[in-house]
Amino acid sequence: MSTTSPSQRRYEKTRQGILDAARAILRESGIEGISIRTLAERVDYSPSAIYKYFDSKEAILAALREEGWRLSEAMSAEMDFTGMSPVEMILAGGMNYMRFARTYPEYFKLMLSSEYAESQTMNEIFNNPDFAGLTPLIEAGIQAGQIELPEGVSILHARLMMWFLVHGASIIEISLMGEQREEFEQAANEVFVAATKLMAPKKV
Amino acid sequence: MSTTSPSQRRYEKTRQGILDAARAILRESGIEGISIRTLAERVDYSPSAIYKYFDSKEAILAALREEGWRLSEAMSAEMDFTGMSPVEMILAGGMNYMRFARTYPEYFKLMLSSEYAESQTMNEIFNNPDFAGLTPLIEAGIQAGQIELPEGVSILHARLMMWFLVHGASIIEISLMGEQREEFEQAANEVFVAATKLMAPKKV
DNA sequence: TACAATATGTGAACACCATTCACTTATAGG
DNA sequence: CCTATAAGTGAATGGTGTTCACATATTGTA
Repeated sequence: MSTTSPSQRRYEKTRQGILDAARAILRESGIEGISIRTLAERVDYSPSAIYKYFDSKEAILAALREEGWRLSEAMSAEMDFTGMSPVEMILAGGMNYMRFARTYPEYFKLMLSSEYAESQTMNEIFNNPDFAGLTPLIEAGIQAGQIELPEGVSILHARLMMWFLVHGASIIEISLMGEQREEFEQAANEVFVAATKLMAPKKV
Repeated sequence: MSTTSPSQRRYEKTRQGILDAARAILRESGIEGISIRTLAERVDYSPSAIYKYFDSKEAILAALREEGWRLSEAMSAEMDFTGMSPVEMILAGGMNYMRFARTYPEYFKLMLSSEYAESQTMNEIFNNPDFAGLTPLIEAGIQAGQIELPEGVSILHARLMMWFLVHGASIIEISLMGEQREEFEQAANEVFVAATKLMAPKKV
């Protein structure tokens, strides 16, 4: 027997229905396409009914944002690191970040673009699973002799550098028009590889 | 004797007045704060009168965007490169980019953020004097023995890397809350320095 | 089973937004 | 002076998020 009443389940179901519609609009017409009225029309409710399920439009966007984070985590979890060296893992992680951005650009904007994302704190960024996981990887890379950081360059610096690189590349790629995207995608990947090459110790 | 009639000069004056008001609102309340109504109220006109001077709100934003580009060019022109080595010049240029973003965050968003900028902008940046100027600087750095790019890393890669770095850092910085900004600013600068250090040849 | 309480849903309204258009008033040139 | 054009306006259109009084449906309980 379930601990929830039928009415509770119905409530949850329509709530999810609204979220489903919002997600569909997000995919079809982007963030700007989501309006309480279009949303209501889609789920056959009146606009005011939406407010029985969500406090505000922002609450709906927040739910989608959460979904986006879960989606990105799922994409990270899907990665198979077996047999990879630390540097290869770093590369795969960065590529994955950029891949998420180009696969779900609207989610990416919602989560991280300055207009739609909530103002993030430094801590949230630092504790981001993707990003925090870089530290042990860099350390392992140094241990394995794959990475050698010059004097004055800390692991934190290297970590931030990766973050800036993939984030900058992703943001730029998203705001590019279709034709140049593929070209750019290729270049962005190469640049990230180049960054790890720069961190490799020189064979003398 | 001027080639413009008094009425033309009046017209231009009120047009500039509208632009002045828009700029003031941009500074005070950001892009979202600019509405035809608030703008009209500020210049003591009716909202419909604005349309005698600008075709649309987008036209006003476009004018501000142009202003932003001129502003950034002016900031670049102010830089004094005398006595600097190629790498120092690259550093100064990158710092300047980030400095513009944090000095005029609203202009920066208007010019480069995916929601407000035209999607064509990124191409223009690529050909932008600031950014295109990186190529000869990197070449000079290599010539001077300050820069050594690993095999498979082209000058274009290095150039893109710089761009991604400063752009990513800037975007992240302007979406951060006030308190942590200074911390972040410091770190962002250090990361950019670190990037150039990675490009330096190892002294064996 | 009947009734009161609550959950669910709606229409109309408010206060915004960009934009258009018929209209008046002021200005300029012939 | 008189007409054509420029300058400016009020009202309206269709959009936005949100609120609120109201109606209806569904509960839990006496």
